[in-house]
Amino acid sequence: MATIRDVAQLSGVSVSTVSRVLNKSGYVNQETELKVNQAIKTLQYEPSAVARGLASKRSRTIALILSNMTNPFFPELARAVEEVARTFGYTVFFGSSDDQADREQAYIEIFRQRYVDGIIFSSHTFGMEEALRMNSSHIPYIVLDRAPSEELCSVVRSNNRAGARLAVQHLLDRGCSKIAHIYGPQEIQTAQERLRGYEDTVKHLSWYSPSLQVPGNFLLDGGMTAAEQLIERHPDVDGIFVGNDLMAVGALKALLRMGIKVPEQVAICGFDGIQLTEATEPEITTVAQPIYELGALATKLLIQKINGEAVENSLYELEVTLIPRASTRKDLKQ
Amino acid sequence: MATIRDVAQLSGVSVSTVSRVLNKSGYVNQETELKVNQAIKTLQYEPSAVARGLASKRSRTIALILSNMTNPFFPELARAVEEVARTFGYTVFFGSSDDQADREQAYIEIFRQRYVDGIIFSSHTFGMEEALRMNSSHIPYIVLDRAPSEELCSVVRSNNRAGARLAVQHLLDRGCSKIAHIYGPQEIQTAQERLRGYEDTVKHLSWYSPSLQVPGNFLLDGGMTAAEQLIERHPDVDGIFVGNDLMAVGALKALLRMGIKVPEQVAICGFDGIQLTEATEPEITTVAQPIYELGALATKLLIQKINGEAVENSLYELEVTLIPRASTRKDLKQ
DNA sequence: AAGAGTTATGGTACCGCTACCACAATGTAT
DNA sequence: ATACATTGTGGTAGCGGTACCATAACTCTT
Repeated sequence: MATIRDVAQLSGVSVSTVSRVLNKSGYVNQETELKVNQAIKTLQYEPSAVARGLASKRSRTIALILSNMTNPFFPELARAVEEVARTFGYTVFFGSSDDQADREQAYIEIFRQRYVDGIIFSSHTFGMEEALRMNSSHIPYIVLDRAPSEELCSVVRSNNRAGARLAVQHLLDRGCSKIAHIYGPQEIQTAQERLRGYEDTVKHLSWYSPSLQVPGNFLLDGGMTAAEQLIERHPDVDGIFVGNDLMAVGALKALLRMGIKVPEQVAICGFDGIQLTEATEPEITTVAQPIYELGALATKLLIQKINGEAVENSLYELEVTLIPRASTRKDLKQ
Repeated sequence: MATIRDVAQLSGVSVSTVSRVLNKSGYVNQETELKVNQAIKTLQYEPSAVARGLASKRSRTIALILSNMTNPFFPELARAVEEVARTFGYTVFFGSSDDQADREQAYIEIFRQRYVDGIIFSSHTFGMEEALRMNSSHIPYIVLDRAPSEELCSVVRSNNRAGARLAVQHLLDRGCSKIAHIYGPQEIQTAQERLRGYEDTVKHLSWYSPSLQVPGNFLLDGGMTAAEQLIERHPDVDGIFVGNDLMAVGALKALLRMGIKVPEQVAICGFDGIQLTEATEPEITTVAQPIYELGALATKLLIQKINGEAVENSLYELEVTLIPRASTRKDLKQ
């Protein structure tokens, strides 16, 4: 492996000059630059990112810490982060915390030792204390989806409450006259917001009753159990807004098993916009989060912070879109 | 941030001694060690992984290059790699090539500049040339799932051919009397192997005809199209072995839309063992790859190579298991 | 008692860059 | 003519570790 000194020697200049060419910083004569680039090519010189990191204190890496990779919208998110990072010359470390605070903490430490320039958190464990600790560590970071506090840090997420309203309104428009909601764990803020959005729209309607709200765990089986429970409790329900897509798929599965026709008897609307909703028969109507955009925005904001461009701590809330599909297509089939 | 010199000063020893304590190498008196550890704690000293990397030429990082994160068994794989790497003290970089050779090449370069200790490839683009180039670069690496050449490098994958035989035999056992196969892109070796496994079992059977083999793209829509094509061509087919789970889900969807009952009229068996097969109604029988084990084994082998423990280049083929589910449950419903 | 091995510690030259300062040769406004 | 930017280049001290060598005290052979 050739070093910067080899390049300097071969091109007959000093290491300073080579460094300037490498970083396009300071003054360099065009001819000199040419000579240097020539030498770089003949020596197949590749600058050592490690040495650079040590000397400059910035590694041009960012880290992505997520709760769990089985989270089905992680791939899209990771893709966005990776792509944006790459175009800005950053490489991505990743770690999963499996929602264990100590694991998350351990990763933060590891990443600090590696001089990562910034961190994106997408993990339920990230709360106030973590935010405070991160703030004192001086490593720029962005929190995705989960929001500890808008004042302490920058948060990127989608407008869950408005999305929930969208979903419920859609079900109403499709003629549903008794709409239930399967909600996610209330420790998770997004689940809370979605529940509120549901309440916003239905609480003043004549048929509304709190017993139309059934808890679920944001997983497939939770959706199934909740749907069964719900049908037992309210056999006349004709629309369900499910708190996330995974549970929506579960609910659909449970309904089909019970011999209930979707959408003819019960319409279903999910939330997230993951691919899975297209895999079922019927396909499931969902409120799609702009997952890629969330990841891309988070990464861009992070890089801005890294570059010292003042990015005030605030909430960046992206809009969601309803994707109507067969699971709510009452108008087609009678 | 405290440095090793600060620790040395506070504990009244030389940096060499601190380094020895840090790395548990060489002789250190117990009392000295205690003093040093004390100083480390009071200073909240964290060794710089970057400086270590520069001085020692090993970064304790490995990289995972994959074709595409939307590949549904990537999460499980990544989880395995991350977990095993973590327990051995390694941190994971990741990059996706989207099956573009130049992107893959670019990543290899980036990772070399970052002194990664080893690379795991799980990308279709990785062929003979890449293997040769990697061999001359002296960076240890493992190829997952795709196999350029068993002699040139270490390959970890599952026994696709045997798995295919398992699937077809299962369909036969369930009473299917005309079994088709939807196969994946033949550039991909695993798709080839699975097709061969199918042929192994059926080619000598009376009903067999090459037109029972229908091409697909390994994606959901490809499975749908292929299933439609197949039913048109052979309306009397009563079993389909689909080359991967994604296409199996697509095939199921298409059959249900055509009003064909699964498994009553047509049984379906997929391949891969991804979660998605549990999301459908009916759930899909599949040949499960030991995805976690594949990732874990690859990582362990890689770390062995990094440590210089002679690992001969060879093929590590893991066994697959059939998971019988409702989509082939002929015996239950008539 | 000399030589060799074990235990314990210190000194320091790197690793391959960047960042800062010094210096010189120009142009150019006063 | 003087002062002062602008352009171009070189020298070198770090960055924070590791790895090798030197040194010394002590124990054990022979």
